[in-house]
Parts: sequence; C-alpha cells; structure tokens
Amino acid sequence: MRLKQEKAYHHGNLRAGILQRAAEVIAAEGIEALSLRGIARDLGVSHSAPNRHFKNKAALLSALAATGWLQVRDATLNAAEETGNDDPLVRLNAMGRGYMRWALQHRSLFRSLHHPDVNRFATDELKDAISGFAETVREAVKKTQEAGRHPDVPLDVLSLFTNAVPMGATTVLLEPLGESSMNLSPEDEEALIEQVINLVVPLK
Amino acid sequence: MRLKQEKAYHHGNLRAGILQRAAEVIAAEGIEALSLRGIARDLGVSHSAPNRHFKNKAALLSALAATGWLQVRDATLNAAEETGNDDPLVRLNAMGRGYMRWALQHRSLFRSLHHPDVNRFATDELKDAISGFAETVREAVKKTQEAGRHPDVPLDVLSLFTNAVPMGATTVLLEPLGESSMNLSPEDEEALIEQVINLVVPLK
DNA sequence: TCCATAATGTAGGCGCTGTCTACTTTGAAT
DNA sequence: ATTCAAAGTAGACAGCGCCTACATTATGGA
Repeated sequence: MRLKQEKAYHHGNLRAGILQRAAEVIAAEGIEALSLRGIARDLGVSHSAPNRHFKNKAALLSALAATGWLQVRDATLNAAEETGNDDPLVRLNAMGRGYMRWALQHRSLFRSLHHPDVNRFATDELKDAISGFAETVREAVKKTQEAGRHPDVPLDVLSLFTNAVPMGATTVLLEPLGESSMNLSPEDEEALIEQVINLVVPLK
Repeated sequence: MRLKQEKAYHHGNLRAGILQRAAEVIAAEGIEALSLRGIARDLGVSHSAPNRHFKNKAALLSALAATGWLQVRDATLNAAEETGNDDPLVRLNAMGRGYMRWALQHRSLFRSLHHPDVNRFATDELKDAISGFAETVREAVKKTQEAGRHPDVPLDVLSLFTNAVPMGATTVLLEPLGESSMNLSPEDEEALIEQVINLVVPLK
C-alpha cells in the first residue's frame, strides 16, 4: 500500500473530491461557473473521469443540492436545539432564523437549491433530502398549531406559509436590488432576520 | 418598399422577434433549453445576427426578466383594481393572489426571474423593472400599515415579509416535491392561494 | 495465490455553444 | 447621388457535455 503517491492512477475518493471542489467553485464564482472539465482540471484528473461518478452534470448538481438541503435541515434543527427551550413557538422561530442565517451565509449554494437544472432531473437522493427538510418543518409547525397557532388552517397550508417566509425573504434579499446589495452589518442583518421571522412566528 | 418579401436581408424587428421566440422557448422547454443559435435558426437568420441586438446571452436574459417583472407588476395592479374596493387590506390581499396566480401560470418565466445568470449581469432596464415592482408593493403595504397593520414594524421589513410569502410559496410549490407535482385542480389551487395569502394579509 | 472481472481513469472525438472578427448588404440622412 | 452607420452574414475559436474505445488498478472467489 502506497501512502501519498504523487500520481496514483486512482484518485482514492474522486467522487467526494468532485463534490467538494464543486462546492468551492459555486461558493467562489457561482453555479454558472461550474464545469465538469474545469473540476477535473482542478483535481488533476482527465476530463472524462467525473463521468465515472456522475451520469451527467445534472446528477452532480442534484447530489450537491442534496447536501445543501441536509445542511439547511441541520441548521434549523441545531437552531431549535440551541434555544434550550421546549416552547414550540420559540423553537420554530429559532428555526426560521437559523434557516435565513444559513442561507445568507451560503448564498450561492442556497440559490443552487432552486436552480432549474437541479429541479428538472432530481435524483431520489435529492428528493429524499428535500422531503426530509419538509418533514422537519412540518413537524415543528404542527406542534405550534397544537399550541394554538392558527388552529383553523390546514397543516399543509400553514407549513407552506411558514416555509415560504425565510425562503422568499432570503431570495428577495439576494436579488440585484435586495437590501443586501448595500450590504448591511452583521448586527443589522441579524435584526432584520429577527423582525421578519417574528412576523411569521410571533413570540408570546 | 417591399411587402412580405420572402428573404429580406433585414428582418424588420429582429430584436422583438428574438425576445418573443425566447419567451416561447422558455415557456415550452425551460430556460436551460434556450440558446442564441437556436433562436437564430428558428427565426431564419444567421447564427450571429442576435449579437447585433444583445451584447451577450446574459443581456437577452436580463431583457426577458425585465418584461417578466413588468408582467408581475401589471398582474398585481390589475388584481387590486378588479376588487373595486379601496380598503388597503382587500387590495393588498388581491395583489398577493394575483402574484401567485401569474407565477403559477407562467412558471418557467417566473423561475427565470431568479436565475443566477440573470441576476449576475443585471442591466439598468432590469433594475428599473425590479425596483418598479418593489415600489408598487411598498406603496400598497404602506397603506395597509397606515390602516393599522403591524404599525410598529419598519416599512422595509413589512414589505419584505409581504413580498416573501407569494414568492416563497410559489417557489416551494414549483419544487420537485411541491404539491403541484401531483398537480391540483384549478379550484384547489385557487383555494390554496387564498388560504396562504390570508395568512400574510388577513382580511377584516 | 492466481486470475477473471468489475471499477476506475485516460485519450480522442463529436456536435453544440457563445463570442469574436472581417466582410456584405441595406436604409437613411446629407 | 454619396456617404455612413445599422443590420445581417460567414467563418473561426475555444470551451463545454457526453460518448466510445482503451488502459490500469483493485478485489474477491477458485
């Protein structure tokens, strides 16, 4: 077994390497700058090596989006946990803020989650990740409803509404004319997030 | 002057033709199927003719997005007008529903409004269209606030929140796992829209 | 331990794309 | 009528995704 060979024929874990490099490129230059051949160059493998691991470019984007959705779910779940509170409203409110914070910190990846190419050829892996997040939101929303929030509204509708606010607000903020063009300080950003989320999930 | 010449050297109004054909392609096959050369072929002009009218592909997308934002604005304004009511809440509620109805009816164009390539090279025309829509929302929201809706929240925040709901809800619905995958009947869709919007802009 | 076989990587080519440059045709203003 | 800019053409270039044929490596059963 050779450790640290300069030019090994096999990369070791090329699939993981591709995913990582792709995430870097997206974060740095945006998803439109992503190319399979470019990644292959960056990793020092032949231009067609990535095809062994991803059926096509859309499959790579799908895999990437899947990891993105997992991150969103983790970000929201962690935010809920960090409250140390078991009030459903407090927890859901924190989840919304966690969502927006994550999205604003990973703008390019967040945008990629809704990229046309991603959604047209969604793999099962991606569908699972999306429904995993949706389920997380749904459960948290359900608890707030049981605690008296909008008891007369269908759960699906309330979930959609609750989910729409952080996602829509972030998207609008990231638009060419969003408030974040004149990028605001971390404190102002956090204040903005708090005020917006308080409108969807009011506390007390 | 020659009327209806078979092969005229000049197209007449190629720029408009390109925009129209591009809109058709997007509606039928999605934005990822759009190519300058393809449009040129469809219109029977040389592959480089479009370059005389659009600096690059991003410029075409920007122009297209600009028309999209104008349509959104018109859809919301018309919806407000059709109420025949001057209650700010009634009007804003109608605007939200008009937004969602338009977006769901023009899904591909709606998605294009947030396409990465569009937002990275936004032309002034596009910026004007976006800010025109934003201003429309802002004014309508302001009136509801003056009528007592969330009087203690900054107008910017309330506008962002109000805008985020139809945009976020529609985007979520258009996702691979959105409720619209199992596409619901027009009545159910309208009912869903109404319920969601009523959560942002409650009536009475 | 050998070796068949699958997994992984390479090399080259195909057709497509966006964009550039040089040239041609046309319309309109002087 | 002449000039000149606008509009369209033709060809080239590099980059892309993807395909096929081939080379190398890893691995598990005999």
